[in-house]
Amino acid sequence: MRRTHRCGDLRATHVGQRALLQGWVHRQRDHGGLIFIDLRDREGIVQVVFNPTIAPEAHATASDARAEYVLEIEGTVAPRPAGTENPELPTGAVEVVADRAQVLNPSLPLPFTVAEEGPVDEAVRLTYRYLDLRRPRMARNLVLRHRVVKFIRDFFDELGFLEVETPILAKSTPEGARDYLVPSRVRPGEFYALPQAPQQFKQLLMVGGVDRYFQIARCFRDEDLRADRQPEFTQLDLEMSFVEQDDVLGLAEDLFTRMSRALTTKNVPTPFPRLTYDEAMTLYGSDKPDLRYGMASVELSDLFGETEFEVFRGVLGSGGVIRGIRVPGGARYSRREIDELTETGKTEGARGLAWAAIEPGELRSSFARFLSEGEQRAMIERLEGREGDLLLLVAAPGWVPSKALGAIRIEVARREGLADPDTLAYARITEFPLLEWDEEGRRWDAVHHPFTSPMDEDFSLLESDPGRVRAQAYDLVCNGWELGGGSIRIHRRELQERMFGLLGFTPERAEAQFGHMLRAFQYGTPPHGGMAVGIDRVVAIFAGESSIREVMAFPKNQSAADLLMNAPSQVDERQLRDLHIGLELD
RNA sequence: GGGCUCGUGGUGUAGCGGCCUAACAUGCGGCCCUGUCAAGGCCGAGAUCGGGGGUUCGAAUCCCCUCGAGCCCGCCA
Repeated sequence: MRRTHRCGDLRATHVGQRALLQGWVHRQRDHGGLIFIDLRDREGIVQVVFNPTIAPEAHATASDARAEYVLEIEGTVAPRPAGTENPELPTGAVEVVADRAQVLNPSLPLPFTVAEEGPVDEAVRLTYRYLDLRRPRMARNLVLRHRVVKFIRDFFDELGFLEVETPILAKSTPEGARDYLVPSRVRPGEFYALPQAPQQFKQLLMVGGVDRYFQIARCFRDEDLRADRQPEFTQLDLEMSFVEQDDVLGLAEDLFTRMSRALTTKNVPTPFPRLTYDEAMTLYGSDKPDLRYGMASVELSDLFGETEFEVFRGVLGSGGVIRGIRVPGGARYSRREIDELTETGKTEGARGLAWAAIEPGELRSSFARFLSEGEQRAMIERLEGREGDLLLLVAAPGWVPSKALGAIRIEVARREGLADPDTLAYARITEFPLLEWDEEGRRWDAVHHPFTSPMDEDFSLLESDPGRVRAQAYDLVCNGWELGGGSIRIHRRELQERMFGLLGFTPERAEAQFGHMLRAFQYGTPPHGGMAVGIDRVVAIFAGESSIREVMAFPKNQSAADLLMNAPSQVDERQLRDLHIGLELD
């Protein structure tokens, strides 16, 4: 190591010391005589001065230097002349007066500026990711990500958890997300699958007596990408023996409270609100509500039992419901803006949107003229409407009013900037349904996964009314993102077989696919449960980023391509032969 | 598979039927300049307006197709 100091570390205390620095040319300012170069390394930036009368050779080298050249310079740390200090820079009290300089490696002109933050097309950033990583945003996010992972490892280590690695070459399970398949030279015609999650392995670790397990685990899913979804991503995976739901949720709350406060300056309301799935869906139309703002929807059906308004009467007559929300200050919305909100509601199945703007002395409304005065008053009172507010109502079957108003709620919050970026609004969502009906496949599907235990009090419904069975499953949400979820698992063979039966597995298929689990449960499997949390999403929320790509060093673009390496790519005929694979492309 | 938005010098934007022989900033090259820190000044190079077809006397601008990017729906046990 030739470096004596890091550029960003130099302070007034170093004045008088000799320094040998290596780093990148952040910026070069050539005054003809004096040349200033801001030399940058990971720790920061320091100004280096080249004086032609002191060191003509070094000055000549500095004169040729361009952005992102890698330089080695040697000189003396000096206080800056009075009046030229730069308070913007941590190193701004000092500068290095260079007497020697050497170009370690020049740089071509850049495809985009490293020294400035400005927006750059993401495809260009990803193609030159190594340059993008030098910019402050990515450099900062990588540091934050490291701290999150470090915090998690320390946290669980202190509690006696063991980090255990599980296989990346695992077994394909046709349920759930599509697998990435891996062929094998030595096993013609057979395939491994990359794990969608270490789910079965961690349960088997509990059977193996590990008791408390965690892992920073890479997971793979061959599904379409989103801002918060990549084909490979990282989970905090954890599992505990002899625990109940509250033990897991309590641990998660403790981890996230402490980690958020240690690594961010954001507000973290505690304790985390706890909503059942049913409550979240009813109030916010979502199982991952953003609780940084209000505007929960309110049940109004009972106010319109006698109404003359045909639309409401029709919906109520066929068993539908009427719900509403209050948009504070929304009375100033134009017809056009309200029409746009109506469109938002339609994406969730609402046929229309009934609206009423509370203006001084009158109700400007799409439907109030069909209501009695009593109905108008009751509606305003129930929604706590005040002058200047806009009341929005949806009448429709089932979840539609909640979901439509939930979508409108998010849209209004976006327009009004209601979501405080400096708050982390965590919540626990519990009592998820165990099963959901798959209309296409004409069968019941596991909402979480087939190893999830039903709630004790719903056992009797398993065969009689499967759709009403609640699971011991839970999610951790934050600011409208699903951060993670988990469940208490089934640990007895009989119940697991019953679950497979409900999911339409023949005993033969259950044996072929999950026989190892069923067998393991016959050898003293402890009760156990756990959860998995998306690390990429946690870091993104902490960093204030809206895409997890911003917190991954080398992410893929929306069409699942790695633009830097150019993956995926075609392979040699020879490789395919070794793997006993023939291609059939259409 | 579908919906929406966007493709203009290296980068970021403007222009949205004729004033475009395409503007601005930054970057790039040259010259000048000894206290700047987004250094400054002067000069210069750099774009067949993603690609193809069409409408029109005339297209960066309007229409169709296509390719690419982003966001969303489906999908994500």
